[in-house]
Amino acid sequence: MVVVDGNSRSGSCDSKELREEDNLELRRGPWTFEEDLKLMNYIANHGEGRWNSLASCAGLNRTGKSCRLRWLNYLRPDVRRGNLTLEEQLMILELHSRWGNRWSKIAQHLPGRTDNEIKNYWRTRVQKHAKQLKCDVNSKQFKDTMRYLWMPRLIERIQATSSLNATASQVSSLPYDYDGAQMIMTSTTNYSTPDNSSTSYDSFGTSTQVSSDLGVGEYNYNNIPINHNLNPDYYQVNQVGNYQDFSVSTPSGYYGNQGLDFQEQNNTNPWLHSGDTSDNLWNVEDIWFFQQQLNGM
DNA sequence: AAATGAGCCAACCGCCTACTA
DNA sequence: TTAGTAGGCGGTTGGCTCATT
Repeated sequence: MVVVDGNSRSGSCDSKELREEDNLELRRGPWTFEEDLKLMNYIANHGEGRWNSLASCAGLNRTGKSCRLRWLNYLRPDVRRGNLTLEEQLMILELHSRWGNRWSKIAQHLPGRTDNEIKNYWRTRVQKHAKQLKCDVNSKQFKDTMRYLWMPRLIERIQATSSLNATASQVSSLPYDYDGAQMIMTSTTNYSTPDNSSTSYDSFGTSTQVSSDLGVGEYNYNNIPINHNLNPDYYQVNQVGNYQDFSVSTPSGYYGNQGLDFQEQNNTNPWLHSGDTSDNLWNVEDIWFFQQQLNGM
């Protein structure tokens, strides 16, 4: 496959350069740090749009589509990463019940979240539970269970979490209250430590050791000079304000997985203390409810 | 310690729509 | 008006990580 830039409206980019680029094999697969840099720098100087010509002019041997996707889903400054908060999970359930798999439309209502991320969440978390129940995620009983059981429960938990504001001082001593930028630690972006491993923290303050090479073996952020224009940390810090503007005033970022995604809870989770093990989405009450739904068919 | 399987997510694919000449 | 192209969107897949055996 060869780059064919049929866009004759490419404007500012030198046409000879375009033709030379056309003869190169297109790169595919994971993006390298150098590619990210090129894309970010180009967009910083010229803005978004006209992705095919942008790819050529920026010296990226990628399709315009690939550049667009990388920018929108990863490099864009306002992209939020990390666990979805309770509010976000609730909103996804609500909006999906209304619009179905209209991921981009749903994403518009979740600032900083991408359609890809929401789609992945739905497929990995929500559909998993439908599968466990051996029912279709689009079936009436599953939807009813979501609507009349899970969503009210999520709302309860959001309200309960709000009350935890009172215990902010307690929370602030946890490891993810980092550098004055708390939401930063809801990110799963990995930053290397000198021993070439890295530590990330999930929404509950539990740490996980991960490889520093981002899994692609081509570059890692350990090599990045301290430059806030390039470091994803910078973006996360700047997102704090936006996020809080959007969300209800809860520290939910700290307990982001209590709704449908209970798998990484530890005993900082008040729901464990209240007798809700939550380790599995399905407790006796849920199964009973689900049975009622089935019987009502 | 090695093998295996499951979960997760970044990236690609293909279709559709909007736009431009 | 129409053909060609770019961009947007949803579905799918490949590969990495981690947990389990």
